[in-house]
Amino acid sequence: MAPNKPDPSDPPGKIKIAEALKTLLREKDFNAITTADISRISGVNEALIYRYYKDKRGLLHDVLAKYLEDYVEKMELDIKGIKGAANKLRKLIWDMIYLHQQNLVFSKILLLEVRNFRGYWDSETYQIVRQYGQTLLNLIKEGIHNGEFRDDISPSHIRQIILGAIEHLCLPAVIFEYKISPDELTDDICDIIFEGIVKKAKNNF
Amino acid sequence: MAPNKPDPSDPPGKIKIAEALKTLLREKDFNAITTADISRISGVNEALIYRYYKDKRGLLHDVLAKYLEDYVEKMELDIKGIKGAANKLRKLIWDMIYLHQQNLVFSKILLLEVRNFRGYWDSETYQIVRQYGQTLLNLIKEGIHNGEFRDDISPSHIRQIILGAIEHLCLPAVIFEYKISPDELTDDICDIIFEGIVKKAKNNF
DNA sequence: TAAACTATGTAAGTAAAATTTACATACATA
DNA sequence: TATGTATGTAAATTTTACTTACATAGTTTA
Repeated sequence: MAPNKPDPSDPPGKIKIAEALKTLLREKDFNAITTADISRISGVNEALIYRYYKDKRGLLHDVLAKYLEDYVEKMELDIKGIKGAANKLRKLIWDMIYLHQQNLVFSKILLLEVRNFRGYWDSETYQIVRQYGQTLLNLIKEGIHNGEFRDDISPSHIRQIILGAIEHLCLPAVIFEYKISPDELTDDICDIIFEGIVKKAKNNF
Repeated sequence: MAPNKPDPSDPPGKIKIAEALKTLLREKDFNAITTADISRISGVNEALIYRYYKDKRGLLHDVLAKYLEDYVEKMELDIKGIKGAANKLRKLIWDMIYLHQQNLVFSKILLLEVRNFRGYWDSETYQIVRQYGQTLLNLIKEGIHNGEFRDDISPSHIRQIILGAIEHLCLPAVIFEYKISPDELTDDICDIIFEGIVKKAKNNF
């Protein structure tokens, strides 16, 4: 999961550009990164960026999309064989925290760099995020229908609270550059959320 | 709380500039707003922005700071007379959601526009956010010490989860421009979080 | 009262950066 | 062989944040 391999069918220049942006994002804000920087680090001409990507933002969106595609493809399989909506949800929470922990650049782009741009919310990249959100939502609904979760709270609110919890626990780590423990954070989120969501019966996980 | 009055001791040009930015933020991303736009809407010369504010970002930070100062000043008083950490926490959650709901511009700046800029995290404006966070944290610790909340989850993780929940419930409303109900959202957050935090004993709020 | 200072404001310039245009080369294919 | 297409570059263009140098009115001070 970690290194986020480039697509080998892409032309070398295109790959070099995307890799250069990722390298630069480790040190700088997207806004502080110039196309000249990207050109310098990638070793290709500035104009090539615009041949392969719509613009600087389009490049950013494409880089994020690749991370997301890789994960969304994997997630369905990841919860196969796990019994119960709560246990599956826990696994997906762990997965996402792990993804943030392993890929600081992914984390920075998703949490800090795309949301301030209006076009993002109409982009294909955001559609992948929605697809991820939809899977979470279905899982929560499944848990409600089979009686694992209480049915008096809006499923989409539950989802938003879970997503917000994940992000706000990962955010300080991105900003202030310290390592987080996916195990520990998952436990804390699930302790809090589940004992609120899960019906009565103590200790069923 | 809603209209966020400008400081009358500020010179007229300074006020006009800040108000112009707020007006423009209702329609555009911060990055898409030019100093020429601000000059045109405010009716003052472009160079005046730089007399009163360090730069375009400094102006943004100042506008956010004013919203935050107003609220942080008010919050201590707001929970006076409320009994119990859980009830106080609920009030502060409601307050923040209400602030988001009443001030779309505040919401946009805090959730979307400042975090992508590294300097924000060293700014005085962020110090006000930290002060707010500290008050929440103290309240959670108070609840743990007096036995209202369980003591096996890190207080700062509890705080992050609450803050994340608030933000992720308000975020879609900011992006897709629909109204939220502070009452309803507060209920959902507290239902979930408290039944996880609060020790056993059903229905103590 | 005059001089000097300070706060408020403006017009015109500068420099950096994103994006475009026009051109070049290599390779595949008809 | 000729034509098109993928990959790449150098040099212009335009937008925009920010600076500099100047102007005026009011206030303090000598």
